[in-house]
Amino acid sequence: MRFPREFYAQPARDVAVQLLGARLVRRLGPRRHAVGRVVEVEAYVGPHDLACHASHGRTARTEVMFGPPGRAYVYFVYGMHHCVNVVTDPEGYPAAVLLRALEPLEGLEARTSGPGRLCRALAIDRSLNGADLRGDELYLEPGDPPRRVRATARIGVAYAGAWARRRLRFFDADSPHVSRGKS
DNA sequence: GTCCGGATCTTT
DNA sequence: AAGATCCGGACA
Repeated sequence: MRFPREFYAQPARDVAVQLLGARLVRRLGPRRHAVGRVVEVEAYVGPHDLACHASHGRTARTEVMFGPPGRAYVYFVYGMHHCVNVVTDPEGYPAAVLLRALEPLEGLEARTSGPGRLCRALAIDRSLNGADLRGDELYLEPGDPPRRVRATARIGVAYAGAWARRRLRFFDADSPHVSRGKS
């Protein structure tokens, strides 16, 4: 049972917290799929959030974030890694939730802690940018929510001034699969 | 067009 | 502590 469109239309922070425990399903072939439980996320809450890519305005890269909620925003960083986000908030308002770590559930051999590794393990690249997260290739459905949620500052956004200190990273406090991020 | 640095990960 | 390695955004 996939999350409905309205779920994603909520503010990024709320979607982030509620996504903890959700099942991320990736279809890799006719008979192959991989499933992981979301254990770590970060919210990028809007154009005024200096850590959010959309704070630089509407560009080819950030276009998807301005579109309807519930789609994948996939980008490429450091010349080697992909990161997946879930687009949130009403259409026209750019915000998203970065998926940072999964607990492997089905069909996953490689490690899935850290946004780059997560994408590699699930074969997520920019061909999935803009994909509907209620489609067949990649989707999210409700799962087991964590017993305890912890919030910290987001990883790798030191340049974002006061926004760097906001506690918009959320993770399952009891999961061993959370990335050990340096702030 | 050129330059800079990044929502990372692996190796030293 | 640094290297890999590409691309978006800023400025000219």
